[in-house]
Amino acid sequence: MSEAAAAIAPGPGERLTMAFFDRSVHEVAPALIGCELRVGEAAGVIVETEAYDAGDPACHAYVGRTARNEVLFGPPGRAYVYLSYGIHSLLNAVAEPDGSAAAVLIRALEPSDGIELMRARRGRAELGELCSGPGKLTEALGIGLELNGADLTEPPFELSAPVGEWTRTEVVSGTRIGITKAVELPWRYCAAGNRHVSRPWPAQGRAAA
DNA sequence: GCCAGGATCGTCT
DNA sequence: GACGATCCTGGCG
Repeated sequence: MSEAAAAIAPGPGERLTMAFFDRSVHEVAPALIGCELRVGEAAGVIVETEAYDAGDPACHAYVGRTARNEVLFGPPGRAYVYLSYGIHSLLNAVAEPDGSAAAVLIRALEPSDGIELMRARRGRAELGELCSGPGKLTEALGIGLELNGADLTEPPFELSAPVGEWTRTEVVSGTRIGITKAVELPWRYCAAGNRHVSRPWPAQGRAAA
């Protein structure tokens, strides 16, 4: 394949680059499923994401450019981190070219490394309680507001393409969670049958095709 | 096991 | 002055 195509779709275990994010958020969101996100010693495989684009009433960028959502309008591959309900930091990956506001919310990970560190940070022992939610995984990985605007392709982040079984993971889509606007849009993606998603799939029984 | 309610604060009206 | 891309706890069955 061409060099450009290789950058968009890196081989198993290879680091993701800015080119990976420099396309439609609706391509990036499902493509992130199975990728490993690492911050220092803690790491997990992405098993649930949601897409938000500029024409979407539920997207922070929908109201136009403000001090808070500035990062969304910037170059792809950056982290957009913001505070939700005054308590939780939520992590998004900015997608689409510079000037176009879109991002992928990382909703859940399956812990893969640094489990004990995550348990200590979370104050919980159960594996399924470490990263099964957008606010949980940022706490487990130690991601805070200070990382807003940071480059996801550079330290402290390390984002790599799926390996092993994850390269064959089936991605299913459904409606998004926890929002009050545009709830009907089917822009939530997750690894079929995964036990670490933030909430059971609405139609778990017929998710597999 | 399920559900209702509270915590907590930056951002925008 | 109200609200939100959430999480946890306690109460009840």
